[in-house]
Amino acid sequence: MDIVTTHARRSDALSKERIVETAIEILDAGGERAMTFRALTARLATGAGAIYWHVANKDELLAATTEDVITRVMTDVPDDSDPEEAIRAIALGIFDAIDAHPWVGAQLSREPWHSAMLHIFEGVGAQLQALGIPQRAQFNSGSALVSYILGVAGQNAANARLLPRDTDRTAFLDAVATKWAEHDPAHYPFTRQIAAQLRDHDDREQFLAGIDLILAGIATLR
Amino acid sequence: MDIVTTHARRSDALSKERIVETAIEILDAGGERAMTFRALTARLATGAGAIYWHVANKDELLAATTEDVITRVMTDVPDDSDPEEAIRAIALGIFDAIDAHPWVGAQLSREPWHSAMLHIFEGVGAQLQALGIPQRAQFNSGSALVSYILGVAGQNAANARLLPRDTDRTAFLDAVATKWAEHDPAHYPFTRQIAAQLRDHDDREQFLAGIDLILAGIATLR
DNA sequence: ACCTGAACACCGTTCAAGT
DNA sequence: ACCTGAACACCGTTCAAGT
Repeated sequence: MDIVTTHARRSDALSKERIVETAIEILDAGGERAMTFRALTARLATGAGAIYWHVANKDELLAATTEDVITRVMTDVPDDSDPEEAIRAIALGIFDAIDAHPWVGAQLSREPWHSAMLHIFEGVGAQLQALGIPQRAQFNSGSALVSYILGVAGQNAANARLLPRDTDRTAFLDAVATKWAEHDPAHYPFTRQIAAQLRDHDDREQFLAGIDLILAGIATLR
Repeated sequence: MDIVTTHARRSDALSKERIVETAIEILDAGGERAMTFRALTARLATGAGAIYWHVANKDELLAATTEDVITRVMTDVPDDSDPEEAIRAIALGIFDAIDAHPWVGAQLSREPWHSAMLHIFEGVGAQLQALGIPQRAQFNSGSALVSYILGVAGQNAANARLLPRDTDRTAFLDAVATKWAEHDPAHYPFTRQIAAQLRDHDDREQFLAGIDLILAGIATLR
């Protein structure tokens, strides 16, 4: 289509892109519960049918928003010559994206073999090849890394959902730690003991520690 | 309350237990979408208010169903004298439970630091202590194992949701593999190459391989 | 104390009708 | 081709009223 010869289009013309963009704004501002078709139509000043013209249904729309965020992460991840370092960078990129958009975490762990996950899988896999992991072990290794990342993603999303809008993090961890410590010591000795460490642990660091554990395990296969 | 002196109660008297039990039946039979309060009231021959008398809301009910399934898993897991073997047994127990009740996978990865997850965390943690992992490393190690388990759980649930009721597994994997192979080879070399292995891989084996990778990483810390 | 069920305030999705 | 918006068939949750 020739931009020069076409009439100037309404700057707010509807498109899947613009719908996805708006959906992301709503999700960021109000979370998953706020992202309804009514909120979308209000914000886009249109009818429900207009959105369905560009998007099959809500699931597809949510998948597209997730894909959008993850694509950006995978594009922005700095290229590192050290494959292990590159895997850490991918993982941290996703972690930070979910920190900024908690709903992505929930969406990632709801989606199956699709789009967004494949992006991650592909990024990790390339580094596994560079690491010299034997062919037969690459599938299991990549799958383990991705599953772990998705697991943490889901947890982070769940925590964000639980948190009353911008709670103080220290206060939150304190509350959780107190709850953990309340459990019957006879049945929960480990949890009780760990409760103390919960208060001043760093989610991001712990996430990376997990990645490193898996990488150490993978190194074993070489 | 004295059972002898009280009048015989209706055998179908309502209780949280019975509500949870019925909810599980509905979830098993029809999946998460089928588990509505209307389905529950119909099955229990009661009104919505009666259920709310025993349960705060749907989230609490779903958490209770998950807790119920996981508690059973953790109770049934055979005690093994080898801590690594015990961790494998816990992980496989959860895997099989989610295979039987796919909705548990979705629920687990939606819930935060709560109940069901703590059960798993505690079970794994005890074995980490038995393994002789230093105190400071136990938290990260346990958290990595649990995150990985939850990640796989979520994926399995997502796959089950995708699957048209009792699809042939081979046909399903074939379809996924074909889709993977369709991706642009320039952008998805790894995925394309792995597509072949997808067809005859075993989810359960792959899950266990991931656990072993993490265990191998943890062994490094000793 | 426990249960009933109509009513409320929402949803996602469809579809005849418009331009 | 693309958009409008009323209508449909659902939801979870509440609450006055019953026993």
